Amino acid sequence: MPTEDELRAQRLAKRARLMQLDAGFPAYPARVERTHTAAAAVAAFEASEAQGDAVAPAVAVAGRVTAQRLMGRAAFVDLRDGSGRIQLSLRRDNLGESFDALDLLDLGDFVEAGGTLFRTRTGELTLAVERWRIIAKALRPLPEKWHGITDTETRYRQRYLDLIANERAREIARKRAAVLAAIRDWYHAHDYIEVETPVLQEHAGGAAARPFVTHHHALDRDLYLRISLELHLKRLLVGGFDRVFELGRVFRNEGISRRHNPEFTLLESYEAYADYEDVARNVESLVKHVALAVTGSLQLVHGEHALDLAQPWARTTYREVLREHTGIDYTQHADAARLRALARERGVPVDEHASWGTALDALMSALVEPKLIQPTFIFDYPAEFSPLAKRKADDPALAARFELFALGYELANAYSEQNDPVEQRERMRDQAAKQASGDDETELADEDFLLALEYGMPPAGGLGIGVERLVMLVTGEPSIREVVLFPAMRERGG
RNA sequence: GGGCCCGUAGCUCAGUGGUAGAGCAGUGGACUUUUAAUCCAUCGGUCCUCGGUUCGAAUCCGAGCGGGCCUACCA
Repeated sequence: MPTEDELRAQRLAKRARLMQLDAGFPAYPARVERTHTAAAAVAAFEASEAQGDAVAPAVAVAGRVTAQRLMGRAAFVDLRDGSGRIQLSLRRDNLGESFDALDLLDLGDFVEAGGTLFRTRTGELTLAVERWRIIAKALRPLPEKWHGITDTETRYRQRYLDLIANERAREIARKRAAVLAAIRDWYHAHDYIEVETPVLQEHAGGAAARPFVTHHHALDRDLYLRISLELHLKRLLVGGFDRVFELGRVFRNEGISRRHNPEFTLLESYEAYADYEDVARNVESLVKHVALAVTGSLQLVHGEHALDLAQPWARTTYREVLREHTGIDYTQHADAARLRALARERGVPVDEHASWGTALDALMSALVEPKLIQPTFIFDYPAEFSPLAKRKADDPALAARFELFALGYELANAYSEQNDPVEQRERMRDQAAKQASGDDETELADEDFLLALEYGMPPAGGLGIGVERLVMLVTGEPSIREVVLFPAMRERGG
């Protein structure tokens, strides 16, 4: 009866009755006698039909019951497995007593059924069941068959229900898997090797973000969850690998939003003897490859925006794009207070202690980035906030760095890697000094990394891409929580 | 952190001051080609929580919890 507890009690009673049947109905058998998936069964029938076989092939399928239509001494049951749906036809005159076990069947149960296929009057390919059994009893009712499940919170907290009820959820999960596969294809085709580096680290470096802290009991010391992959991958360049990439989960102890999950998958790659211009060509090739592999097209629809990846991607510079959208030439304003004032004049709130770089970043984030819908490279960032990048030879105030934007957000970040151990140490010290003065998101000196650099690292171009954002790009989903199967949620309270 | 919106049956939703409802699912019955099966009957509620206003609160007010969107933060 209809409270949740009563529904569950009914099903528990059916489970118990199932256990007591001696006609071969264990409620949870370990072994299933399946010969075909739903899709394979259909294919087998159609092949046999095409050959003009007189007798349809015998098949055994297994899956979850998603609908049942009971008509006295006959019944139709819809079964769904990973390959699709197939209809079962059960009749009392064929099945005898085992037909009566339908009394113990509920929507959501898993069933195994063997028999031969035929076409119904309406033409639907259907399995005429000769034997069947319940192979996993469900104790709770499935979401409603017609409207499915729409409550956002339930969809995220109980993603399995979302996947059962909503084809779109299944499609996004498959596309995410396809993105990862396409990324690996591209890198393997370009002679990169895939590596794995530590998640638990003594220093969380390679990015400016607040890390999660954890504790190692045997060593009795705190460790950090990584915030990027960078510093370990560069050690591998020192070690002699010319092309490496990693698809790794990183963790940033920051806010949760439509575009930020505390843990996310980062793609980073490093190529020795390349610079950031080479990386720009590669990232364009990579993203096009992924889009084509996953969607079959370079034209992506995103709400009211149509993205055209086939057109040559726009290229600009940090100085130019900022001037274009704000009228500010930052090279004319070396003073942090002056920049903060200019930002406020344009309605961009900045903290009164914001550094020069932070104020510039606020301007970019508020007035420039949201306008960059089509894929756009921004080259040559101020060296000030690019401590791991090489400076440009012809202008040491600039870093040999670009970021790639699309749909108003950062998709990729790349630079010619700093490989001068002396300069790198100085840059890290500068950052440490900033942290001492209150900025808690800076690059700390990592002596173990600097030691590696002193053994010599080849010139290299490095790249980082937020995989979720790439998945959002190719699926058209505006929220990161739709492309992460189990997004971070608050503890359920109330 | 700020603003707006949402929370009613297992699911999808109505109900906006006067006896808590519908469809699906469930239960009982009819039905041997249905496919959102159909028909008859029926069970089912902490109306998110706590407090307040009122003769009377799902409804109005306040606080809290959870969620969504926007915003802020975020290499």
